[in-house]
Amino acid sequence: MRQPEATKANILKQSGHLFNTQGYKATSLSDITHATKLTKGAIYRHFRSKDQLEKEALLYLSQTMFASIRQRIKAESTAPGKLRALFSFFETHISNPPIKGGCPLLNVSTEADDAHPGLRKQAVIILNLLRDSIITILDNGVRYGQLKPGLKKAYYASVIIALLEGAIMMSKLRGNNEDIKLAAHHLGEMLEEIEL
Amino acid sequence: MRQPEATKANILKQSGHLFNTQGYKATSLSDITHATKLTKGAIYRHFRSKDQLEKEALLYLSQTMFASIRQRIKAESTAPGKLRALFSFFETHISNPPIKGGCPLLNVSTEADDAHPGLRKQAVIILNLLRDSIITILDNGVRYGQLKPGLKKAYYASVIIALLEGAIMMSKLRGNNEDIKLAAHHLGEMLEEIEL
DNA sequence: CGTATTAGATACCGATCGGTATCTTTGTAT
DNA sequence: ATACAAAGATACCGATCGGTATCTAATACG
Repeated sequence: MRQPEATKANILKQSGHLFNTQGYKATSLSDITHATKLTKGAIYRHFRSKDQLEKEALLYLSQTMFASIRQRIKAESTAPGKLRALFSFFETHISNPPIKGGCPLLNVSTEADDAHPGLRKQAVIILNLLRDSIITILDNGVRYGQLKPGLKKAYYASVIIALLEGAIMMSKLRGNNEDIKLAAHHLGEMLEEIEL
Repeated sequence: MRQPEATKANILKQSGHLFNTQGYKATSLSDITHATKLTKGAIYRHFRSKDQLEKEALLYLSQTMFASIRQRIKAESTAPGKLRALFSFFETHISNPPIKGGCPLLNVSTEADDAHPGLRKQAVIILNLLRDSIITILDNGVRYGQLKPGLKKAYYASVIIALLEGAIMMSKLRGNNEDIKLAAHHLGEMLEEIEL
């Protein structure tokens, strides 16, 4: 009962969780072999190097994250509703994350410096994707008369992401939901100011 | 011309910069010997283990950071002035950081998980220190009639830190000052709402 | 001066790192 | 049934990891 595609998917899932909790460089191949109950030979059949595995695992993490966000957002029909769903997603994110270790964007951002150009490049792509989807929501909100016309979309998108990510960092560090709740509350008030 | 104290200080400085840019676990002892132009024997004379060096280096980084912040804040006499100085400090922080690699709190926070309890504990201490100093500023602002009485200090402190740290993450990742500028602008507007 | 102390250098340790060559096993097509 | 291709296991590689025992050299003190 060999299923190479399922094996590869499992390697991505397990190593993704390890990378997201322990860090990319700090996670060794033997960590991954233990988690997947495979051997090095099996892993190197599916990925040409650890660097490549890191990249693909980050892609898996971000896609899982986005899928989870999209699911929550699609349930809402208006822009303010979608934004509130996004805030509440991050609010419950700490105690109930779709992937262990929390936001992969936040986790990879500090590690992906000049020494890890590939990872950094991909982290920027993820950030821009998140940014663009928020801008799209804002844009539609303006278009359908739910949000004030002429609002600075890039500005609000940047503030929303920064506040959520920073609050996740604080809440994770302090081990409670307090900071992320306060952040979500602040964003809720901010949203009211631009709502029609 | 042997100066063991200066040597130890230099080890902390050099290794601190390496930890802050490359990560703690990702920085090896040989990285540190190259940077300090010392040998392993010399380093292990001053620090009993790499873990201990990591802790002391993080302490050095946070102290350097706080000293730099305090210097900017002390120049202002009112609470709003001090807060604006804090915002502008973080705004110039990206292109002109007091220590390479940016905010040590942000950098250590993602790495300091359950596998690194000592580092995490210290990161929490740093976060609380920053939080407390902002709360003190807010408190004095209320006391001296510069800020609205009865404002939720813990709330504003949390939002300020989260937004700044999140924006630093974004700006560092994207390689420009845009996000941190927008964050500082938002905090400026927020400040106006609670100013008297 | 001589001597004790200590900063720092040298040389080594076992363990683990990422990676690879090779072998065995499994599924599939003929 | 048999041959072939691919999945995965085994065993190894040199390099590097954190750490230590030991040696040398510089300073402080008598």
